[in-house]
Amino acid sequence: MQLATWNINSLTVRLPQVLDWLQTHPVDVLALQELKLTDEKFPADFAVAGYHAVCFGQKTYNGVALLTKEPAQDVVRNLPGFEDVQSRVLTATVGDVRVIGAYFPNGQAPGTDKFAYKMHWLEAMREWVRAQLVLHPKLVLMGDYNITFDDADVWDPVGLAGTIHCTDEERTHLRALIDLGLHDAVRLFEQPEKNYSWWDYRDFAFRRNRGLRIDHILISDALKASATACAVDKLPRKNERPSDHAPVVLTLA
DNA sequence: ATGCCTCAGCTCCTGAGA
Repeated sequence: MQLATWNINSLTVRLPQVLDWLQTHPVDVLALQELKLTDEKFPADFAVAGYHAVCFGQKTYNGVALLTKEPAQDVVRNLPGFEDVQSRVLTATVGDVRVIGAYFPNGQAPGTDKFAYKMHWLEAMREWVRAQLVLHPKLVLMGDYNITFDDADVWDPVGLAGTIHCTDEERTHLRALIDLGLHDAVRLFEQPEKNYSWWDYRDFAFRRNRGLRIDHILISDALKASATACAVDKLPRKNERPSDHAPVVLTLA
């Protein structure tokens, strides 16, 4: 079984690239973030490509989807108990795996309202994952986390110290998710040096590999032994009109 | 540099992303 996550920064613009990518990477589950469209505008093309789709869209901002080869079961939108007008989370069962696809808040900058929202959202996500793990030991939490684990995830850890994605507060929340019994799947396997998943559109950041690793796949204890590979696929970032994020792919035996 | 690039929309500028 293969699962992947990809922030595609507008499904309208990136649809052909997603379809192309699925042809060469026929994963069982693809979690998409930042669709930037409403459910009514979600394209039918994925059905033609052999995928079931669950969309939780939003106009202009956010919006997430789960593309699955098998129909997704027991779908939950957003974080129960956490009132939110923003569409950021889809949870569903695919086969015997509980999958959570999420677009974590950006947070803008420490001290802002958006940062405070991010902190509250992270707390709600932690409680949701804690509760889901009790019911579903085989769990995958993947998406655009907008948080780096540590300096190894940052192209300029000195210059970016304490800035958004790199603050102690965000990283404490990320470690709290790990402490629920999850594992950073990418780090279970040997990786290239300076292994990032996002690069700014500006300043030729991708060419210079000035990036951040902020897209993650976390897997539960019960899945750890079956994980055989996990890596960032940088190739789509070389497309003509790329998303600023690259997909991350997990393989389970 | 409150900049750089990209996307959506109250579209030719602004807000947001990260």
